[in-house]
Amino acid sequence: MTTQDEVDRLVAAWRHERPDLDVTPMEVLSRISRLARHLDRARSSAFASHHLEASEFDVLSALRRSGKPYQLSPGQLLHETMVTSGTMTNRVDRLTAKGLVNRLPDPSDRRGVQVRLSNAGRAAVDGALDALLASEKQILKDLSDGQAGGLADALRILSMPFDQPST
Amino acid sequence: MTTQDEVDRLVAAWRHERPDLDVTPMEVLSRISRLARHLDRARSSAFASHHLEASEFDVLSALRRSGKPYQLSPGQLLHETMVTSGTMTNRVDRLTAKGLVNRLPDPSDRRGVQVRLSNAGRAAVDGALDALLASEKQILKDLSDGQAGGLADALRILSMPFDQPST
DNA sequence: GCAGGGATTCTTGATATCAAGATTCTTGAC
DNA sequence: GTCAAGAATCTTGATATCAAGAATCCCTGC
Repeated sequence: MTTQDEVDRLVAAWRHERPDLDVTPMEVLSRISRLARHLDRARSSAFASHHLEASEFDVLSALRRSGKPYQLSPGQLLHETMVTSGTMTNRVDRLTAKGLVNRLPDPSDRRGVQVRLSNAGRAAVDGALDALLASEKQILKDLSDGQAGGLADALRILSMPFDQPST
Repeated sequence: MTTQDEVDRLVAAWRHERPDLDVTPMEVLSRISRLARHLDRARSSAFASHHLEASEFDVLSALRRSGKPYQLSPGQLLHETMVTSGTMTNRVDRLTAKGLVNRLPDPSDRRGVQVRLSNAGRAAVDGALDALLASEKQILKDLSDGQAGGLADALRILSMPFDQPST
């Protein structure tokens, strides 16, 4: 028989205590929240051997996947990583101290700054990405390709209203 | 046609920059992580009118669904909420100051403490739960019952190894 | 030209969290 | 009985994050 996870127990407890309520939304949303915490930890340990924090990887990977010259403004970075500007200033400071990024003046806008990946930063993020993907593949091992595809589709439907606030 | 979300853009960027890698795991796992951040914000705003932080609700709801006498040890609470003991001490302090919980000595173990929901705490958590479920139902509105069920099942498969570390 | 609104980044102060260690108590072996 | 080992909770110190505001600069309309 199929075993229970924590959310099954949690939902059963609510049904017992509050039988008047429909708690089925938790079957999906509480699992997403709990799973995200587990994934955070898995990411942290995947990066540990590369001497990177998960939050640092988020910045480096945004730069890496933007393509040459691996350079974005702090404003673009905080949109990608969903943090506030104070947090991004702090992160860029740390990454600069580690020599993984450089802060360059924006030639066309003197307020602006460009954050650019250094060669060391690129090497670090490429190595960490391999470790991350290996870890992620392992986490998804119990899902068939079809199941994973269906899962991605359903999650996309949930994400859309948040990512496209105009509609 | 179907529109893209942020993860579609992120995955497309990686495929362009690192065509040698299989980044399909991100289709699922990055969506879970990003969605969890959005859900956190939605929860916070659902609780705002009830003068509760999301972290406070987590503690109160664990007590509430445990049933009468609405009482758990800090150790049980930190297992439910996935935080460290220092964090839980802090949260219980705050909730005690608000009069929503009480700290009672454990009669059978003099090291131990029992955290009990007050009447005010019970009223607060019941009200906040209504608001939360209304918000969650809204977030899931674009999913059919069948889709939501399939989503919950797939997420359960992913959660199981984390929730049952013995296997 | 130039004033004012808007954009961009950084700073500041407060706070929630974590990791590690201290404290207090229970339990089991002898 | 007593002592060592372990359990449960709390404390401490460091840090990452956020919200709000400051500082600097662009740009449009006049």
